[in-house]
Amino acid sequence: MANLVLDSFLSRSKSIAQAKQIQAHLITTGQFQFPICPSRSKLLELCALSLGNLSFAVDAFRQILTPSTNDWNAILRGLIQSPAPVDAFSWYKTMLRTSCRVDALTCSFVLKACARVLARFESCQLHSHVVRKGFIADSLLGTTLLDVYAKVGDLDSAEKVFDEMVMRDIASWNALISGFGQGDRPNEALALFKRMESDGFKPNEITVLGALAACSQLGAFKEGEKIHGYIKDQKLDTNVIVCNAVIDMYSKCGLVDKAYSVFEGMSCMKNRVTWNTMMMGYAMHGDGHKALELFQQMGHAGVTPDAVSYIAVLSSCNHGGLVEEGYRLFNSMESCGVTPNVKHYGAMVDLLGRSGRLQEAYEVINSMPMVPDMILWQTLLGACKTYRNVEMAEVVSWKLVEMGSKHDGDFVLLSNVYAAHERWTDVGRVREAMMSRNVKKVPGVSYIETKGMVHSFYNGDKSHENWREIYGQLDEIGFRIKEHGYVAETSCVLHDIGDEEKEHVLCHHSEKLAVAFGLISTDEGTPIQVIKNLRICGDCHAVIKLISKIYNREIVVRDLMRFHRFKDGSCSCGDYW
DNA sequence: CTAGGGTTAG
Repeated sequence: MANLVLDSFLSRSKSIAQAKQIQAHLITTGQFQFPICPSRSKLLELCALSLGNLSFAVDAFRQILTPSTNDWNAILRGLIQSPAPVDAFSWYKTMLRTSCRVDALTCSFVLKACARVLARFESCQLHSHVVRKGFIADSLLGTTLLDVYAKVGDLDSAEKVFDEMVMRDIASWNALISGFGQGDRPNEALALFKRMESDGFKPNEITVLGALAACSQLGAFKEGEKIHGYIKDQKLDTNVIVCNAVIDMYSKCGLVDKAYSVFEGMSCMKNRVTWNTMMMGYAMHGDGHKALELFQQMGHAGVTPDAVSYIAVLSSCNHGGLVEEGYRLFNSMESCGVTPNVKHYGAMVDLLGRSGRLQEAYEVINSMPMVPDMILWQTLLGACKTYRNVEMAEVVSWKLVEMGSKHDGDFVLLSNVYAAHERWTDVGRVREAMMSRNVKKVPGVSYIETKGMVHSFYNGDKSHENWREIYGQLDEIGFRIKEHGYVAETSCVLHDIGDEEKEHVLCHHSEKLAVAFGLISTDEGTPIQVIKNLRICGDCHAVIKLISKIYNREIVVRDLMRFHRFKDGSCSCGDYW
C-alpha cells in the first residue's frame, strides 16, 4: 500500500479496529520501526485525539524502539485533552532525557497542559526552555506562551511576553485582551481594544469576545453598547458565540431587557449556551418566572438541558424565592439524564437555607454523594447568619476553619458571635486561627460608569479627584437617613472599636461612595448603577433602600451574586441575599 | 492539516 493511500485511509478511520489494521500493516512492512515514520505519528495522533483512546496510543508508542519528535508530540497532545493533563509534565521530562529533539510544537503542547492545570511554576519553566532552545521568535509559540501566562493568572508575565514579541498578529492581541478581560484588569482590556485599531489591527469576532468580557465584568454598558454596535456593523453577529457573549454582557450590565431583545432577534441559530446564558441573566435579576418559562421553551425548541441549564433554573428559583419549584426541579434532574454535581447541591443548600430550613440544608450537605467543598459550607453559614442560628453557625464556621479557609468572612461571623456572648477566650481562638493562616481580606471595590468613564472606589477611598464633594454628599445622606429613623447596624464589623467608629467604617464602604458619586454626578431622576466585587453588606443595603426613597432615584447594585434594584425604599431581592 | 486567540456555572 502506497503511503498516500495509507494516509487517506488513516484520515477516514473511525474505529480502533481500523487503527489496528493500519498498525499491523506498518509492522509487517517494517515501517513501524523506522526512526521517522509520519504514518505512525499520524496513527498515534488519530488514536489519542479523534478516537479518544489514549491508552491504545500509549501502548503503540511503547512498542516503538526510537520514537520520533512527532510521536512524542502526538502523545503529549492527547494528554492535554485527557482527564489528567498533569501527566504531560512527566512525559515531557522523560522526553528530555532521551536523545529525541524537542521542537516548538512540543513546547506548545506542554504549555497548553500548564494552562489546563493552572500550573504557574511549570509555565515559567517552559518559558525558559522556549528561550534556551531558541524558539522565542516563533510568533505562534509566543502567543501560546502569553495566553498560558494569562490563563494561569500571571497577567504581568503575559503582558511582558506581548511587549517583547518580535512579531505580533491579531491572535497575540486577542490573547492579551481576553486575558485582561477575564482576569482582574478589565480596564486595560478595553484600553488595548482601543489601541489595537491605531496599530493597524481590525478587531474580529474573537477580539470582541475579550472586550465584551471586560464590559461584563465592569458593568460598563456604554462601552458594551458601542462594541455591540461594532459587532452589528461588521456582521460579527452571525457567530453564535458572539451573540451569547452580547447577551451575557447586557445581563451583567443590568440591562436584562436588552439582553432579551438580542436573544429574540438573533439571526443565527441559538444553541444550548444561548438558552443557558439568557436564563442565567434572569436568575441574576431575580426573575425566576421568566427563567422557568425559558426552560420550558427550550424544551419545546428541542434543546435538551444540561448541567448548566439546571444551575440556571435552580439559581433563578433561589433568587426569585421559588423554593418548592426548585425542589421539584432538582428531584427531576436524574430522570432528565443530568446527574447533580456539587454546584447543584450548592443551589439546593442555598434554596433551603433561604427558606430557613437550616437543618435540612445541613442534611443535604452531609448526605451528598461527593465530598462537600468550602462554598457549600459558606452558603450554609450565610443562611445561619440571616436566621441568627448561633449554634449551627459555630459548627459550620469551625468546619470551614478545619478545611483551611482563608476567607475573612468565615472568621468574622464566628468572632462576632462569640463577642456578642462575651466569650473572649473563644474570640481569641478565632483571632489566633486567622493570624496563623494569614487570612487575607479581599478589599471591597465598586465601579460606576458615568459619561463613558469607569470610576472605581475602595472602602474609605480618598483618591478620587472629587473626594471632598463625595464625602460631603455622604454626610448629607447620613443626616437625612437618620431623620427617616435609620440606625446603623454595626454587627457586621469586626475590630475592637466603639460603636461610633464602627458606624464610620460602614459609612465609607465602596458601594456607598459610588452611590454618593452617582448622586452628585448625574442628573436628578437618572438611574444609578453600581458594580461591587463582593456581596453587598447589610448596612449598605439598608442605606441604599432609604436613598432610593429620599432622593427618588432608582439604584441598581450588582454584587458578586446578583442584582439589587432599589426603588421607593425597597429592593428587588426582597431583603434576602 | 501537527501549532496560537473564543460563549453559560452554587
